[in-house]
Amino acid sequence: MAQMLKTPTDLRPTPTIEDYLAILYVMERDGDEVIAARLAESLEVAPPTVTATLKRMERDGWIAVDPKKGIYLTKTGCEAASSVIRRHMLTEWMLARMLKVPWSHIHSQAHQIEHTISDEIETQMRANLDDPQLCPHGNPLPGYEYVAADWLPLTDVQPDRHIIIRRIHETAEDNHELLEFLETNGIIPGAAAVVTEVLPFNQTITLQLGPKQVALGFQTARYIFVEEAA
Amino acid sequence: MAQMLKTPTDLRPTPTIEDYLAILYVMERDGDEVIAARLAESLEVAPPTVTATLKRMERDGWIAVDPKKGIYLTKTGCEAASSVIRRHMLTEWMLARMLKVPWSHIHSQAHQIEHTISDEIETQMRANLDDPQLCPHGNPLPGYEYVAADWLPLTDVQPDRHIIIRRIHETAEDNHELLEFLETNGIIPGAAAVVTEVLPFNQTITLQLGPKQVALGFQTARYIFVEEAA
DNA sequence: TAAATAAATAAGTATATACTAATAATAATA
DNA sequence: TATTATTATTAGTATATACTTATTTATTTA
Repeated sequence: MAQMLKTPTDLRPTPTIEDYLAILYVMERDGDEVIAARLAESLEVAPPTVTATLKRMERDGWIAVDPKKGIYLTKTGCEAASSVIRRHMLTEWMLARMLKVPWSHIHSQAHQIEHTISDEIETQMRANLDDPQLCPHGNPLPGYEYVAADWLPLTDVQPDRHIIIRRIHETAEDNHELLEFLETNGIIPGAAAVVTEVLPFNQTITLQLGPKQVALGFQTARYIFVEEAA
Repeated sequence: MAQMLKTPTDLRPTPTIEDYLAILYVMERDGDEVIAARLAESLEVAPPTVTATLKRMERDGWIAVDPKKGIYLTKTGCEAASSVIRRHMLTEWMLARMLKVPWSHIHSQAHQIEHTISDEIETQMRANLDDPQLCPHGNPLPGYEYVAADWLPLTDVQPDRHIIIRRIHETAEDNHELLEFLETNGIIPGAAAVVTEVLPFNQTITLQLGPKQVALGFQTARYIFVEEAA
């Protein structure tokens, strides 16, 4: 019965539109301005494609355009975005826990599957995966943003601090090589580390993880959120 | 490395073509003649859509047309069909076992998901689901047809015989109401029953399953395959 | 402010997938 | 055989999604 109140699978936006919605949701959540050229890069399509697709999205009520605020999600658009992001993250957990797919692979795999997960399957995933509040990369499910609110980007941490890796931001998840590098070096949520060196002139931050010493570029560090250990 | 020899996900046919391929595979396997009007019914599209799609499939080398044999799968087409059917069946097991989705729902859910399962996920499914030879409805995975070869359609069983339900044919799987009826009455692979009554003039076969008595129409019984108990 | 850079859009094209309405080709049956 | 029913196809249309090339509109920055 509760099922009936949810978005029926057949009223869902197309996979393409769901992809746009998810990116817009994250941009809005992070307070980033929506620039079509950025969308084109993220989605790996040509800029005119983005123009055309955004026009359809406006026509269909997923987004609205304000002279001041620019592009923003409507209520319907926000709900649809939350839905697909939730399905994505639950699928990631399913792949990781039930099918033992390596951490660095689950994001790209889930990106395909997410669009075909019905409300019924979503419900079953949630029930069988302990109703998670964070995805395997530490990003919050929609509605649980507060869980991640206090974590700091690694670029804000001082040398010698003891930290726990908490989150690899969505933006970094599309970089498969980077994910493999992070996984190989144990830089995944839950890992403990010490910031051993910060070299602004070199744009690097070095971490000590157990016996390993790993240098991260600032650009990478910006997308890694941590908690300072007590 | 073995992965490299498999069909890369990005060379796969579209979901639409995969649907056609799967139906054609089953028709060929069962020795049924391929009639476009039947395809249109199965796929719930208009006949001209089928004409156009089959033309594309021929152009792309999935099928070939012989004046005598009619439409048949090429080697490539047969492999692509096997692949999607395998992914479908593995997905069904995943939904049933890992996500505890009811038996009567798994087929339609898997039908969406199957197209987004990569070779890597397929491999993981197989490993984590004990490399099944049959789907949850008892239909054989491509290459395991021999496992189901000796089972009889229920229409061929004499009264008073003790049987074990082994298989609900693919053709019946698209009938959601029927699946729910069968599940409710325990008519699923592995169930034991006795044929209590066969009424050809009434087109019914009656089964005794434990305390329950269930009458099945001939049309249904044709798609239920059983093994006679010793 | 002018020049340079970046971003957005217009115009035209292509493909897969669907539809309807109308017709043609087969096959089945009275 | 003639009629009916089934099946297949042609023709024309629509939509979502992509592309390229060229142009326009902002922004920056020198």
